[in-house]
Amino acid sequence: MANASQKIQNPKGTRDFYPVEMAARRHVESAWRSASIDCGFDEIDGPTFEHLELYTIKSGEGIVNELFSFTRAGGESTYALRPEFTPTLARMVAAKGAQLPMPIKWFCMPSMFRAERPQRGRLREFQQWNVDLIGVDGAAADVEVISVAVLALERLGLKPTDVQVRISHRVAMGSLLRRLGVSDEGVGPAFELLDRRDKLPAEEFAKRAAGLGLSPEATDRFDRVARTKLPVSSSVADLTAAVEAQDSDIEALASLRERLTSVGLAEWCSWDLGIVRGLAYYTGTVFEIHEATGAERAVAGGGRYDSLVELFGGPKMPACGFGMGDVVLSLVLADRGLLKAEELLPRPDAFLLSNGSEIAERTLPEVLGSLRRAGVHARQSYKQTRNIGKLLSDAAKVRARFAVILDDKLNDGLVTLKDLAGGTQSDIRLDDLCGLLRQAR
RNA sequence: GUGACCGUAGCUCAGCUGGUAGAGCACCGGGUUGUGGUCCCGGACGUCGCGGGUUCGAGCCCCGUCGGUCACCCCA
Repeated sequence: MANASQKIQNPKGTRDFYPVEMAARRHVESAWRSASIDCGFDEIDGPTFEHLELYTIKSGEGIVNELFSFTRAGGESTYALRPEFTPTLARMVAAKGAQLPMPIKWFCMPSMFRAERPQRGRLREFQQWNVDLIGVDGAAADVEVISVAVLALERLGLKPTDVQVRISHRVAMGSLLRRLGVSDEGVGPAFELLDRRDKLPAEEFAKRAAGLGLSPEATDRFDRVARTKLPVSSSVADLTAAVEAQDSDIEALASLRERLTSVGLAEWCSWDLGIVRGLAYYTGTVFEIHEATGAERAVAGGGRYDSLVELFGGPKMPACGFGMGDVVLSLVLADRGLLKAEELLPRPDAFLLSNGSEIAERTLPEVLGSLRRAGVHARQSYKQTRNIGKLLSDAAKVRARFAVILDDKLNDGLVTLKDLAGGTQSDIRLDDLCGLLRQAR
C-alpha cells in the first residue's frame, strides 16, 4: 500500500472477531467447556509464551522455523509464542510432581500460534481445546477422553454420519508389524512409513518397506493392514481376519472395542489402522477425528503418551489426551448449517421505545434499569426520532422478542407489549412487565 | 521455503477480440405526522489493490509489488 494514510491490516493468518464471528467462536467454546466440565475435567491455562527451549526438548531444533520466537529488546532469553499446549501441561505437572491429586483431569482452550503459511483449515493463530487425563492407564481412560470430544461434537449438532473418530493403537500395530517380519528397531521407521503411505508412490512405498526387511509379500500385507478401516461395531473375529493376525496381536483394540461399545460410542468410532499420528511420543491408543467423508483436515487428534511428563522432568505417569482446533471444526459446522452466526448473537428480551411524551421519556430509563437489574436483556433505541415505525424497525433489526411501547397510558400504569414474532400486542400493567418478560424467555 | 489461481461499490459478483463501470444484497429517503420484519418508488455509492510499461485509448495486455485463496513442505 503506497497510500500515505497507511491502513494496517491484521497479520497474515490471524482473524478479527466482529460480533457475529465472536458469537460463533463462543458457541464452539461453550460446547467445549460444558462437555469438559460435565465429564469432570477442570479448566486450566498457562502463559501465552514460553522459553523457546521448552519446545525444542520434545520436537528438536527443526521446530524453530514453525514458531513465532522473539527476544526482549536488550534481553538474553529467547521466547516463543506457544504452538501447542502439551509442553506447558507437562511442565505444570512436572513442577508440582507428586503433590497433585491423581488422577489429573484438566482441559484448556488457549490461543496457539504457528508460523505456517495459512491455508484451508490452518491459520497462524487459532483456538485449540486440549483435554488431558493423567495418572490412569488402560482403555477406560482412553475412552473417557474420546467421550469428552464426542460429547462436545454432539452438543454442537454433529452426528456420527458427520464425523468419525478414527482409532488405532501403536502397541497392536507394532505387534502386527513384527508378525510381518519387521524387527524391533524397525517398528519406529515403519510407523513413519505408515504415516506417509498416502503421499508416496507405490514403488517408493515398496522400496522403503523392503528397506525395513519386508518381503514383497509382507509389503503387500503391510499395505493392506495400513488401509484397514472397519466399524468399531465389527466383531473381534472380523478384525483379526481383516488384519490377518491373531487375537493376541490386537488385545488392545479388543478392550477399546468393549469399552467404546459399553459407553455407547461404537457408532461414532471406526478402526483405521493407517492412523499413527506423526509424533513419536504416542505410546498406545492413537486417534483422529475427521469429517466423515474425509473432506477436511483432522478436526482433532490425540492418544496415549505415557512417557511425556517424564520427558519434561517429572515422574513417569500414564497420560492421554487430545487437541481440537477451532478452524477445521468451524468449517465442518458451517458446511452443515450448524454455525449460523447471526442466530447465535444474543437476542434482547425487550426493546423499549417511547412515543416522545413527557411521561414516556421520563419513565423509559427507569424501566430499562429495573428490567436489567432483574436479569432481563433490555435495549433502547439511540435514534432521535419518535416515529414508532422507525423504532420498531430498530427493535426488529436486533431480533428483540418484544417491543415495549411507552406513552401517555403510563398515567394509568399501562404499557403496550408487542410480540415481534407474532405481531400481536396488548396493554399490560407496567408492574407486570418484568414478570411477563421473564416468563416468556 | 515452492507452485497455481484470484484482487472491480460496505458485501457477493458481472464487465465481450482493449473504447474512460454495472447488478443483487445492504444502506438512506419516500409510499405510512403511532406499528417493524414482506412489497413498491427514489437516492447515494468506486483512485477497478498499488506502482510502472505498451497503446490514440487499459478494469481488460505486459512487468513488478502488496494482499487473499488453495496445494506442496510441515502438521505438535
